[in-house]
Amino acid sequence: MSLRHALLGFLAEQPASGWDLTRRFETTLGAVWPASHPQIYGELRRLLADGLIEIREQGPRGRTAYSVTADGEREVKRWLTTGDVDHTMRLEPILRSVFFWLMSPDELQAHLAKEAAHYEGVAATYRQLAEAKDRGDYGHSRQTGSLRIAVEAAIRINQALADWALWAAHQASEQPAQATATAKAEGDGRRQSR
Amino acid sequence: MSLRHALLGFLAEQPASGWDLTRRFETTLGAVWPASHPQIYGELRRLLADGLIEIREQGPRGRTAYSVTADGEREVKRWLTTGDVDHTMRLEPILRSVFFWLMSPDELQAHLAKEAAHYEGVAATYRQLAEAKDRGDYGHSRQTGSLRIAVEAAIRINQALADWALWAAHQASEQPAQATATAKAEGDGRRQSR
DNA sequence: CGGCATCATGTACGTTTCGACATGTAAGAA
DNA sequence: TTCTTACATGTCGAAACGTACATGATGCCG
Repeated sequence: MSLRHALLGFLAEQPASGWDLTRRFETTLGAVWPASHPQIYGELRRLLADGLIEIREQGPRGRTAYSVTADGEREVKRWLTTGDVDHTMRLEPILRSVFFWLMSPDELQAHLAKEAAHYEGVAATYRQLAEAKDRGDYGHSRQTGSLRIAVEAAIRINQALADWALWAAHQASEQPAQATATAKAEGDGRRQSR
Repeated sequence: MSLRHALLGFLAEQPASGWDLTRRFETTLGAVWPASHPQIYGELRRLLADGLIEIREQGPRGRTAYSVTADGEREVKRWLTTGDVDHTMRLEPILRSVFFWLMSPDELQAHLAKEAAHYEGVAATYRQLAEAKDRGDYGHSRQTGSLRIAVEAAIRINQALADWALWAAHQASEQPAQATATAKAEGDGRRQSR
């Protein structure tokens, strides 16, 4: 039920239409919780039926902006404070790494280089956003402060994965993928995290 | 279709039953790609029908162990090398952080402390596993090497999130947030001296 | 030998999520 | 005026996923 509460949270900040919310998920939020527009419109209908949001304003092309009701705001807060946190992670790139032994050394190195570049790029993008926020480009409201914290998480996770990909490439190059499991010299698995 | 390929990858390593695979996901793999047993058994049936795996051995209580066929192995490798990497992330704890401004300072600090402890604990668990692997407790096969890389990712991500939670707690304590969303139209308390 | 934990596989149902398809409006450019 | 782009909302169906329910076999401990 995370999407439901995410929508309530956004609407608690300011009124918005399904379109607005879709954009919001596409841009900043897609990084941590993707949502497509059919899902959003569907959930808005349900929230409206449950009385957690209400129609605030009708615009030009059938645009319908919603805002949270008192019940709605109570519900988000309940979720934030009482609700169980879902720590589930589903990261395909890491799942793949379990099967790296099925790839040739060349393929693996190429793959890891691409992965590192990808994560580095994403991290850089969020880093820029963070800098803009820190300069005050988006004001200093509490909402902006929270968003800044979320952006920091995105930076750190993507940077961690970029570093990991580089570490893995190094690791794989040191341990030449030879089929037979003859004991290799022990100097290889140096640890190094924070 | 990640589960499908994950199963193929495991079976490429050694024959296993639905039960074995379920355990494997529960223990090491659940951290990066959860899978419940109904899903696994269903997928195994489909893989068998598609000729990507075959029955290798029938055991005691209806136990059925499978192994990959030549087609199956070709398919995993195709996936690993040609298939697009899915970088989707869906992290509820970070989604929540966008709405931290709806929580009272006390609630937020309590929440972040719990989060930090959680991630620190998970990271510690995987760190132990990594150390055991580095000591050679699981041999030095290529499969183990790949698993070691996956474990490293788990360590780094969880550590990154633990550090992030602590950073966020510090950040939030410096920028004291007022409990309820009462005041709205104002220039907001400016950024603090640090 | 009786009870219990573990092994082992499945069905049924409901929810979440995505991709494809469908439709129409308004604004601005050419 | 026409064309294009952005705005705006929806339906439909399939796939993926999780929870609860259901069943039975085997090994071991006391």
